[in-house]
Amino acid sequence: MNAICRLTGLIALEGARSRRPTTALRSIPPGRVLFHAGTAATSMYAIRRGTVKLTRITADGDEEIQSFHTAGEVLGLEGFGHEVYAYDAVALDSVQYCELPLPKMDASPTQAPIASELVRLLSKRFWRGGPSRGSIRERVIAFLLDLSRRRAGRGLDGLNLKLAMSRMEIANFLGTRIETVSRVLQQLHREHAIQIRGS
Amino acid sequence: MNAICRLTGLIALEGARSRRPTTALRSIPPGRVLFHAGTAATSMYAIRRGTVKLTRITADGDEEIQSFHTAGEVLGLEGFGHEVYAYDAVALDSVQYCELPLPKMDASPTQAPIASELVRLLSKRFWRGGPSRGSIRERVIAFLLDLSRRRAGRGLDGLNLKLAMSRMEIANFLGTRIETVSRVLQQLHREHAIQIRGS
DNA sequence: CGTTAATTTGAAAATTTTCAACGTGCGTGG
DNA sequence: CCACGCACGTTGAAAATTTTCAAATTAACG
Repeated sequence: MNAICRLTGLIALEGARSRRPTTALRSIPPGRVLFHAGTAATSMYAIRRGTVKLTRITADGDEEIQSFHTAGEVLGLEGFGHEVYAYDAVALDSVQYCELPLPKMDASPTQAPIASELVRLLSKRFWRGGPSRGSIRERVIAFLLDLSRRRAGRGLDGLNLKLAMSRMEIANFLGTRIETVSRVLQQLHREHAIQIRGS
Repeated sequence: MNAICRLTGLIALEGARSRRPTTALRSIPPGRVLFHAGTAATSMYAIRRGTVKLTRITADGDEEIQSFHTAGEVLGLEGFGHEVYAYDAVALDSVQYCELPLPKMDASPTQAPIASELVRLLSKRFWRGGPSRGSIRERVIAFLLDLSRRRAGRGLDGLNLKLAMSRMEIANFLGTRIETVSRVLQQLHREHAIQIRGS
């Protein structure tokens, strides 16, 4: 959250200077959209609570989930280079977030610190890859471990995950089928590698 | 190349101010490394000619190819947030590139345009995903189409590809086996969807 | 409760991997 | 120049994984 706080502060400063609204805390129910692919990228979105999926419709018309995000992550940065968002951002559960107006990157000196911070945030993404390769079993395990580590990284209990996404969405993300995900999960359960409670 | 030229110019300017070496055109043979994962990220690399793979060694000790890059692309930007490179950059053939010293992002006003340009470059990456999902056949096709489109995008003939990477490297990138890649390629060849010449 | 959506499970079909063999091009040393 | 070894690519066939299709269970919700 550190980087976001810095960034928020910087943008607030800039906003004050240019009389643009700075930030707003919002809350939306599951299924609702934070921003749509292709629409003008005017803000970035800092998640405070809940889980968001980034998703897009492929050329053949089906959904392709690109990533999942939770508290502490900032979405919508891809809009910079292209002026529009690259993905739909959809709330998977009840999501609380801050909308931070994207400063126009017009290379004015006052924005140097903002740009610098953005570069830092953007480049972080390259370190967290997409779904892993290998067998589906390995992909599912890597998926769970990633969720766990990200949770632990924020000081929470990484051993107790509440999956905000459906099997369908996990399968889509991992590039496999819902039945296969289910089977692997149950398999891991039987091996006592994990424990499944409720849905 | 437009963005790079702008960027190069900007960095040169900055370099003149701070008396740091600005840029250097280099050339390396296949197999040689532009930069190593984990080492201090001091420069970014603009490819002028040839093909480079970004690759890393996974926890279990095997190679994982993250992407392929050709003329007009800039590598090493991920170093910003972490001070070190995230991947090994390895030349697949004879590669010509420019090394551009990464300005320390210290938020000084003179660097605002540079940062702005970097943000633009970085965010572009989110629009070009990793390997596609679906069957291997689809992945191979998507891989070839991507190469073709990237070539065409630079004004070259997109119908005539010279694959700088081995079957092994394609397989690794697509998350499959060398034999499977070979079979799909031959299959496409038999269907007259593509034509394979030489190695 | 009753109805619907989501998940699990089973078994056959399809895809992909594995293992083994074969071919080809290329450079080295004889 | 030729033979040899070696890396790379191709091909075949059996084994393993994954998908598909169908049905059974379970969870969610009014």
